[in-house]
Amino acid sequence: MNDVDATLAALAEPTRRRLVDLLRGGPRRAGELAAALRMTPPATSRHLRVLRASGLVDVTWSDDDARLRMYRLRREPFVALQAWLDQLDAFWGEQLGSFKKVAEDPGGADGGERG
Amino acid sequence: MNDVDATLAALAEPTRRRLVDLLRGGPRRAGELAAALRMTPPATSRHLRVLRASGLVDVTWSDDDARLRMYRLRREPFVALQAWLDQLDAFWGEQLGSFKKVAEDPGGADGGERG
DNA sequence: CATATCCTTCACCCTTGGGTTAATTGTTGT
DNA sequence: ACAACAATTAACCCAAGGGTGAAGGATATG
Repeated sequence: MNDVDATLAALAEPTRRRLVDLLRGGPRRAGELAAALRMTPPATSRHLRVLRASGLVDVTWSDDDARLRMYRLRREPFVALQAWLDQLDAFWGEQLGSFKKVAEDPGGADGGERG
Repeated sequence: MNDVDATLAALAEPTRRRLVDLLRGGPRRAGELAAALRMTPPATSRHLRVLRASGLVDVTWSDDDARLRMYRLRREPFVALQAWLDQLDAFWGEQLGSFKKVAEDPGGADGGERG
């Protein structure tokens, strides 16, 4: 359907989510990422390929050394994911009441009825 | 592996995401969900099991007929996922400028360029 | 009690996908 | 040109996971 599916599929892998968290520190080289993950370059490259295919990261070549590839986060898919979550928030707004940000009021969760 | 990992893993499957979208219409019976998905009951049940294990849905028994199981969305994991996305927003806020909640200001939604 | 209904669990098959090592491409430096 | 380096791609192995049909548990109905 939309790219939210691809985003979620890409983020499903713990390793890829770790890559995203690493890239929160700024653009990083592929080798740096592999070292940080304690993972072999091929395995890392495969994950980065998935992240790139789903639009989560972007890659450029270093001006200094064209062998090095700099990966960095793209913002668009995360915004799309937020939009999807906002729709769910709207659903709960209808179901439960008038408040919208429930994170600030954790007491309103539903309880088990028959367990 | 925190709950965000479990949430993303559960939502990675397109079928399960479709289930979540179906449940946005309100609580539904397992049989209804299977019919809506055009999927066999066992397959649907497995997906619902995953969604339940990751805390995305909750299940209760119908008062009228205890054979029927009513599934409905839980809010907590989605809030946690939003929190994780908010952290990423903070990252872009540092990278790009002073704004923090970009989702609320769609005018500047796409700041990235393909390169 | 016997039967039908609703849903889940089980046993099985098969595809998907991650991880490794080895080979390949492209780039830098001597 | 040659060697060293960075990263990707290829070939292979293996575990994880979804789909199906059959069986099981629980509840309603007669």
